[in-house]
Amino acid sequence: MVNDTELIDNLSLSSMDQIMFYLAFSAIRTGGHRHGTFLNAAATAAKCAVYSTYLEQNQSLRKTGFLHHIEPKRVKEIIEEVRMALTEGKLLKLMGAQEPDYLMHLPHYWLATYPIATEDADFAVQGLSLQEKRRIRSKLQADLPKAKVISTVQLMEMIEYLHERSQQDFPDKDKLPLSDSLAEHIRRQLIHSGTVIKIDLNSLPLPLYALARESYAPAGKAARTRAMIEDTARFFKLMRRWAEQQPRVIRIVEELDIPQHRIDQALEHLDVLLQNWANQYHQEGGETFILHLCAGAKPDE
Amino acid sequence: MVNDTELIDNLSLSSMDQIMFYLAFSAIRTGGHRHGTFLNAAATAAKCAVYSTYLEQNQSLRKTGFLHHIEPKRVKEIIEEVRMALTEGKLLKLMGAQEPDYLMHLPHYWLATYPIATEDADFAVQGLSLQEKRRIRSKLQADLPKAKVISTVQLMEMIEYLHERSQQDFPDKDKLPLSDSLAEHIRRQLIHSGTVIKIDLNSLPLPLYALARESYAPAGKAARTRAMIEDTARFFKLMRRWAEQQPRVIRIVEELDIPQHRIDQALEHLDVLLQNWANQYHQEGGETFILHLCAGAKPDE
DNA sequence: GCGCGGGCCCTACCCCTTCAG
DNA sequence: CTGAAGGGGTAGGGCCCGCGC
Repeated sequence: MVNDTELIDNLSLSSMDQIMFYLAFSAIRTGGHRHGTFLNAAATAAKCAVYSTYLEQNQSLRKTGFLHHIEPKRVKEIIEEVRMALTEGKLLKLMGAQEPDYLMHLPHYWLATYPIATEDADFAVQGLSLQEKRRIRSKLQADLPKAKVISTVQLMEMIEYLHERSQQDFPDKDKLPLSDSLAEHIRRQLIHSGTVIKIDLNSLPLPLYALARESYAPAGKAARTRAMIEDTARFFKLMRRWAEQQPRVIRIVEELDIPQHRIDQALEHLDVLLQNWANQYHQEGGETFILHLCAGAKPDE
Repeated sequence: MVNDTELIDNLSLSSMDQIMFYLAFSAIRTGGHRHGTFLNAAATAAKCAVYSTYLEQNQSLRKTGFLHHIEPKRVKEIIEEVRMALTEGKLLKLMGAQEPDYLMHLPHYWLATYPIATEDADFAVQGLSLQEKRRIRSKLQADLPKAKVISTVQLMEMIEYLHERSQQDFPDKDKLPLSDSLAEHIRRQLIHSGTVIKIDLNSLPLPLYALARESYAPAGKAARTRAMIEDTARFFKLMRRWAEQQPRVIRIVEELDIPQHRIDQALEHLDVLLQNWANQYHQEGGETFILHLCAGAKPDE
């Protein structure tokens, strides 16, 4: 088992399950969402599907329950929860973005709270000897963001603040409290993602921390991951309209064998073709169309 | 709130949540999967993401637990479950297809068990008067599949059989027993989907049933829904490779305004362009490429 | 039909201690 | 010290079945 795709392929999943898997891997592994957050988001989506059926069934709790195999009692709670979200702006448990807020916002908050003003004021920690400072600086790359090295306590305070902030819109009963285990999870995820560097010094009881990047994910990777999710969401949405036979939605699938030496040429040509097509028909003020295309070697299924 | 899309739009979801919603609506509302089945499938996908991290973290339960905010104890159970699926072929709880087996297979099973041999032998139920038969026939369309009208008991027996069959590959402890409420759910879903017609007669204590279609979903709709899910899964998979910067994967997004009177022309032209492109580079024996495209009026977001 | 009562069990959460390397 | 393995707990929710209206 070398990578994610192999695991997914080995299980010979249906297309529906595949989409679910790609989504889970993107959210949990790439994005750093908590396991529980993903499950909650799935439950919320299902709740809204139930709500939609409820409206369709003349607001009959029982009929809705039968259709989806849920107890009317439970349907009632679900309907109430979704209704509150739609009419009173109460929040549903969703993922909200590629990454959780508390991970995403840390670099900016760190830079704002502990900026390096002058060259040699690069530590927010008191009582370090000159030798210790030198050893730490030698461990760190030169091109790190201009944020001070901080203590474990300072890092934990920031995590605490950012977590509270991400929970502030929820009523008290729905707030996820920042337990020790949750704080520890956030700290580890920050280190694992490469956002934060942990510095161990034998002479100190607790490690120190340095900020490694100005954003949670590496800049290029984050952009591509975001594009992947956004494109897929819009593609899915367009395909739903196509499946409903709505007019003026076009779906094209082409499968072809391309000789090795012509592959690059073919793909470049494709790009040019579509640009020309867009230029040819584009005219300010017309109806705005969006086109999504992805092509590559066919995954063996 | 007129349709599903409006509900989804009203909640101003992130792209990730949108994908989850489209998936939930397709599985639960369109496909007829049980609410619990969808939640299980989501949990299974998350478990596999956890398993993948576990391998990456040198099989450390603890580190995996920290990264995803799960107890090591629970990680251990998850790892064991996925490992059993990969090495011993034990089944994971997945959706498995667009529709649940017990819904999908009913028309074929009905036709095989209660076929109409001769014109007037169209009832599998004893003791109906000629007048009753005439009234029932007048309620039914002429072009129904050649399957007999059956009793409630006979329908329930078929549901029981098909459900057992769909569960046979699970060990006894994992089998979902056919409870009264589950059987009732299946019966309702069959009627709601238009697969089965319920016939009420005042003179009879229990309703009778007729088969309405030769497949669970209307033929055309089923094909388009399947294509939607399959295309989206492959699009997602290709985009994942694009996001990882794998070579020879191309992603194109075009946004343009098309004047009303040129829209049909533009879309037809697009189709021709891509066919010509495929013909131009196709050569038997080359590397097999797949291209997915969808275009339509831009959804206002 | 409908609403309300009971129940079981899994699992996401929290925390603790003990023992081995 | 860290990691594995065991213990404790609460709350929510997916399931089942009743009864009375």
